Amino acid sequence: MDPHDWQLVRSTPLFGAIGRETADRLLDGNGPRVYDRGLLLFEQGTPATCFYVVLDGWVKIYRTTPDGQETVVATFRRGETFAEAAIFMGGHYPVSAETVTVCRLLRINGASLRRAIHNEPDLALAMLASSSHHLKSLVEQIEQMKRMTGPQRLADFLLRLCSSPSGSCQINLPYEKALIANRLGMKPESLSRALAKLKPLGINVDRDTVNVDDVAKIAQFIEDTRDDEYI
Amino acid sequence: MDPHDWQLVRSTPLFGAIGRETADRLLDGNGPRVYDRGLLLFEQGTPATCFYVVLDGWVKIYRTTPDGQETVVATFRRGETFAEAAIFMGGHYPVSAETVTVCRLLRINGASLRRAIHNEPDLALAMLASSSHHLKSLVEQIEQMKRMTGPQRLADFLLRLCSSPSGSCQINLPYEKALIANRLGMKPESLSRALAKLKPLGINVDRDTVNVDDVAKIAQFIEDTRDDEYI
DNA sequence: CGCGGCGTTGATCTCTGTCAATACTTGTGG
DNA sequence: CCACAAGTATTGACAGAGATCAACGCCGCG
Repeated sequence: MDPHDWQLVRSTPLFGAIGRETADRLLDGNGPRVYDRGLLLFEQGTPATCFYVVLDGWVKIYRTTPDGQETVVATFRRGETFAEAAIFMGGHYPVSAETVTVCRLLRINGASLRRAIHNEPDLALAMLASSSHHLKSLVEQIEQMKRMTGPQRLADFLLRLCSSPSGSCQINLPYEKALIANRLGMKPESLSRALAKLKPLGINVDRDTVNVDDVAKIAQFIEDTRDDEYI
Repeated sequence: MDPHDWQLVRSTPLFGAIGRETADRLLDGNGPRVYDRGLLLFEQGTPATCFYVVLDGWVKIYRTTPDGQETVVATFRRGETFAEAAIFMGGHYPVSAETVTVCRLLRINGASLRRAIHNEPDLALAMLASSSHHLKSLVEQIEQMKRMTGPQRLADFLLRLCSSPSGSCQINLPYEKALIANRLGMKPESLSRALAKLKPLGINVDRDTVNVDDVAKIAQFIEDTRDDEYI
């Protein structure tokens, strides 16, 4: 593995605490691989054998209902791991995963992970930290879905893409708007309208480029539109 | 610990795989304790020291915003464990927990859990299974929030309270309707109306008692109201 | 008895989904 | 190079779901 990649891998909660040799044992000789866009990595209900580290690109995690509709549960980007919890759930992926851009991923075998845990209890703690991390972000998403309006969720989504916490910035939407909409629990049409509503706040969109005049203003908007109780 | 309690504890994903002596070591001499209703077990942002097993009663897990509003993320009942993931997240509870009925709970120390994991790798796997289990139910809740209407979510909620998968049955609402509404991501008024909408399906409510004429009919309703694509 | 908490009901409004029409982009093949 | 088709994004009109605000009923409790 490239030293540059290794540095990225080390930044994840899972690999942050373990040594290089353990990591190499986990990888089991499998280096990073490039995946095409729109590729199905694994499917809901199939045996959970591997989990992944994103080195580049974006991956979506989603559930499909019997009638074919899909609900995006999460998207992962450079420096994040996903599906590591599925390995321990009882054999089957509870979600599907698909690349939404061209990706470079590390694939890690679940069996060798289990083996490594037996030898190295610290790895188990790292795993637990990692899956707790995912748990927390799901909890946050639930809170968001329940308490924020569409435009607010969108503002929050954009905020997380901004590099600095204040000032102006230009960001690229990571993937299609339809996917962003699904991710945020709305329809593409609503996303368009939500974007229009954010325009007065100094957020201008052209294709997949977003110009934000003042990042702090977005954060402000998210707070302001809450129905304050003024206790 | 009472043998009856022990049997219940063993039914949880966490304790299912470990032996009695390990469990006793975890409990560290602390037996079940009775908690009053409306008691704050731990608060969002405070150091995460313990996790719990519900022996009787109901506990809610919620997040509060700076302005004091709370969003219920999950409720736990007899035979479930909660907050075990928080132990590994970096020291602080990401949510608050409060009893919503009189409860009997087991409290387990996070430090002794960490210690036990070092001695017994299988315990780590059990922990991972347990937290994966929670992860899955959060994913399911997100899917629910995004794709189901209020009445559907309510029907699903009631369905999970029914003991048998078909026939008629009588259930008791586990806690206040306002809390159920929050849990399902709606306002109390909407819950009332959702209940009214379920009446034609043979669901009658009197105070906190619900009579269901045909459980299968509810399951049917959840499926039917989906916007099928008829592929 | 009156009060307060909880739940229901009604009227109204806002938001979002739906359906349909219309750009705009991209890729393809003549 | 252009025409065309397919995919993607926006916009408008409309309907439905749910929030909000307000009023009222119910019940338990001092």
